[in-house]
Amino acid sequence: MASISIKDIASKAGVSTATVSYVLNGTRNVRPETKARVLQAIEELDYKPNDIAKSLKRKRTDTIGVIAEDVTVFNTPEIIDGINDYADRYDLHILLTNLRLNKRIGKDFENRDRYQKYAQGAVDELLRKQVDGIVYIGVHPRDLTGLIHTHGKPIVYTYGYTQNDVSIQYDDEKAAFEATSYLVRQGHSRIAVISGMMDSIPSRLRLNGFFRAVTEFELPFDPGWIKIGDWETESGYRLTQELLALPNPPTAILVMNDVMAVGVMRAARELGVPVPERLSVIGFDNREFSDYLTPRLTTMDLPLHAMGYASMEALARIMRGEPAADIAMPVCRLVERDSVARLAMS
Amino acid sequence: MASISIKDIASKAGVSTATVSYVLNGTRNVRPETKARVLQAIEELDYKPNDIAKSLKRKRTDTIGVIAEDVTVFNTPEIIDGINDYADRYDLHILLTNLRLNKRIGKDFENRDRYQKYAQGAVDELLRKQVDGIVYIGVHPRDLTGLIHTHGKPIVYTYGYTQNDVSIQYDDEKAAFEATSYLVRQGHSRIAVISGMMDSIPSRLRLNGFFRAVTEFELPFDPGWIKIGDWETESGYRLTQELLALPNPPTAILVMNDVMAVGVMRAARELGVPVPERLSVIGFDNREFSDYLTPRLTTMDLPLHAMGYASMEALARIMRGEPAADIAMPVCRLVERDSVARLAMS
DNA sequence: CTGTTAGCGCGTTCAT
DNA sequence: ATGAACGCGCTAACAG
Repeated sequence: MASISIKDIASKAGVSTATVSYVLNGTRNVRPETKARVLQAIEELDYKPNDIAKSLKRKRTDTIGVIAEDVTVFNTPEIIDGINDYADRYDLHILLTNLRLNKRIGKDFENRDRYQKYAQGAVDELLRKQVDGIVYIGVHPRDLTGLIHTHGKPIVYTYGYTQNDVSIQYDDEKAAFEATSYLVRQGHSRIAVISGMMDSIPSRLRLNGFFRAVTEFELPFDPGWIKIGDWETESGYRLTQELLALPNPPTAILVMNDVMAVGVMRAARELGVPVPERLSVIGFDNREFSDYLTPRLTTMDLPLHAMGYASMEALARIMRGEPAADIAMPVCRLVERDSVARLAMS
Repeated sequence: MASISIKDIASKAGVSTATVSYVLNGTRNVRPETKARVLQAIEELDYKPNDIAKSLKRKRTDTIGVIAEDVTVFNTPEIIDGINDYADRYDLHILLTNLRLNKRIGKDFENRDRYQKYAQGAVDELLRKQVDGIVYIGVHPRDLTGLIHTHGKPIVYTYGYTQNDVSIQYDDEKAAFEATSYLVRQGHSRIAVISGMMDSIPSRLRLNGFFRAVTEFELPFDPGWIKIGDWETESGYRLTQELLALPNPPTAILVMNDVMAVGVMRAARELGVPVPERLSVIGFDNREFSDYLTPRLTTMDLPLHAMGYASMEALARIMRGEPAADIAMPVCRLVERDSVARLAMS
């Protein structure tokens, strides 16, 4: 079944293919009555335009290649959703590549070569498909500089940092500052931190935000209140035991992800320290499960949707040759639930 | 910058474009030394083939359109991952459309017209992009028959049911049967059910599986042990209160999703009924949070990855003109954790 | 068997 | 409003 083309429409309507094209795209004026004839022919033959042919000539596909390091990691779907939100508004399409990094290389991100070939291969395929631009979504924030070559095609990275290309991240420093400020407003001053690993950029930025709050609010500070975790539940559990064994234990812990916060709450429960009455806990990420914990976890929500959207905005600007550096950095938002107690100011 | 084409390669290598094409695709024999010249020219000019032009001629894009009703719903990323897994193996690409139904229409699935236009619009766009086939991923299992017209393009639905098209679902009946069998093996006989809403196909199938187990294992049966929930936590909470107030309360509850199981465990805790010692709970879905509950929830894992993969397999068969009906139905798998107690057989 | 010529796929767009 | 070239690669037909 040869599908009907613009030619069929042209002959049926008794006009040239050029005219049909003009009607289709509104590229030029067409006398109303011929236009009507064309429209009717399109209707009767149930004509469906072929975007492939169009793209070939226009040298534009209106398609953005999205490379996700792993769609099954919690941050990715919401970022994709933000990308789609933008794409819908501007009639763009998404060619999705899923690197499946978690399944292929696990957590072995030390070895960059190990996944660089996947990333570069994905880019090459997208380039062959003539995407107009590329968005790269990492699985955890790290330096992605020079990971891939796009041969001049615009690219924006998100959930990762870069030196020379545009990358969209949320404001880690501010988030930690605000989380700490919130604890202060609730009357806390002996505030501990369980951070992620120190080779992580977010860990360092958040620590900066925390220290800025310590300074600004003139909080007491004890180096023993800063603990370095590894993002996993077990480390939250162990470090909380250490913190609660201190002669002068904190009344609140700022935990740099919700997964470790689970360990914090488990340790507190086992030690008979009620949360939030004697220990307040504030997490990071607003993972789905944080709402199902007991007590429900207060945590910083990541602006994932906004990051996806902003990535597309940045990409669009780059494609238009405009600067993209001034796009506002998405900010985190505190989700107040039940794991932080208001302390009587004494 | 005019990108280099097959012509540039041809002239640089001193051959015709046909020869270059033959080298590129291995479509015909080329003398090794000319082949080498071509390859070298490709290398030197850093030539990147244009798949758009290729697709136009071949009338094949090696691209599958995937329509997700909502990528932020828990089932979707894993299904997409399964689709990608298949696509990687067979050099297919994925054009993703995200209907964003949750954000656009909430839970208003009664009103089919409300979202049908989004679905149909997505299909039309994909068709214009000349995808070779379509996979449609629902957000909850319901009858999707006739939702969209694909004008003869192959389509497979998953996470939903259809009458005339191929759809891939997991085996709900079997899953419920096995969950119940597991409880029986652990020594339970007074088993209650908190189902989802009764207009839901999975609810009915699972109830069938449960009843088959009741019959097969000759379990005592009390109609008061069958409760109809609405998939939300609150209903699990309320119905568990009812169940535990019964003169002859169950020792175990089969709950048709993990979200309601949270309510079950909450009610039990408040009533001072320890889980699993006095009440065993088994959930459905293996949501991420189920592993963070206290106690960790035993639940049925959904074969989402396998469903995505099977959808692509089915699609490939249809595209080859083969029957796809005999593709094995993916099965659920019990994730044994800590919410079910082994009862002493008495 | 190896290589070339030329038309084609389906719309777009410029010159007429 | 139209004819025809064009985008880029594929492939049938043909030649050596």
